[in-house]
Amino acid sequence: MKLEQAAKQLEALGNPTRLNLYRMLVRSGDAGRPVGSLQEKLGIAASTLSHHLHRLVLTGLVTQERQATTLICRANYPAMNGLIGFLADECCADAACNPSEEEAVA
Amino acid sequence: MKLEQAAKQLEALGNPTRLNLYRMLVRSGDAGRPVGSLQEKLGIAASTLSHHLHRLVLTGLVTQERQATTLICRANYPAMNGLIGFLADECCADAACNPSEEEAVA
DNA sequence: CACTTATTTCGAAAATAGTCGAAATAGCGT
DNA sequence: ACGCTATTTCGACTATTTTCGAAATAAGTG
Repeated sequence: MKLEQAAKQLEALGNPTRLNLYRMLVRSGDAGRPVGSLQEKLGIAASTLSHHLHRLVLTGLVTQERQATTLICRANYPAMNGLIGFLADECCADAACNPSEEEAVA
Repeated sequence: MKLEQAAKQLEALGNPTRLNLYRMLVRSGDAGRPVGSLQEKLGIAASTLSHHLHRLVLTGLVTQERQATTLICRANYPAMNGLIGFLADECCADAACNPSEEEAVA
């Protein structure tokens, strides 16, 4: 994953409302959750929610599927796995760091 | 980890400059890197770098230690592990989702 | 103490983000 | 086509972020 894209995804999750939103979607599993349900639960303006959802969709962390008039939202697990992979990989969270690759940073 | 804190850390990493900065620190390992060295490598104003570093320090992702006039910066691995843990845990990136806990979201 | 190097704080400008309500659009069901 | 519910787009406003240069501080060294 490119650093730029990882930054975009991290930024998308780096807002309490969106992180909470994303978590709700994750916990909804494959069934997903309609926008209206999310809005009711979060208690924010529909337009605000739509805006946040759009940002999550843009970064690929969330997908949407129409079912009649309602829009079902789902967490995109592979995207999150990719992001966690980037963090664990590039930022070697698992202790085993390799300083010899330092020059590759520039 | 609290959602609020996770969001703060994600936001801190959700900026290309800071993510790159953090990555450089990670790759510098336990030796860390002086602020000046980071500045030279990144090619941004010292004040700008200081600002970004401050944000990373505030969220606990980076630690600093004075050595005479130079300040050594280091990635705080446990913090990153905690964050990855939150993502993998709360956002169950490893496929095994548990929708039955859905009500805990509210 | 004066001087030098390293880093931060201050002040300010431009850009981006977060929020809302009102109006517009999408997709049925009749 | 009309009406109904669900969602988005628009327009606006405030708050925050990002960035810089100049000045201030920190911590040595002669």
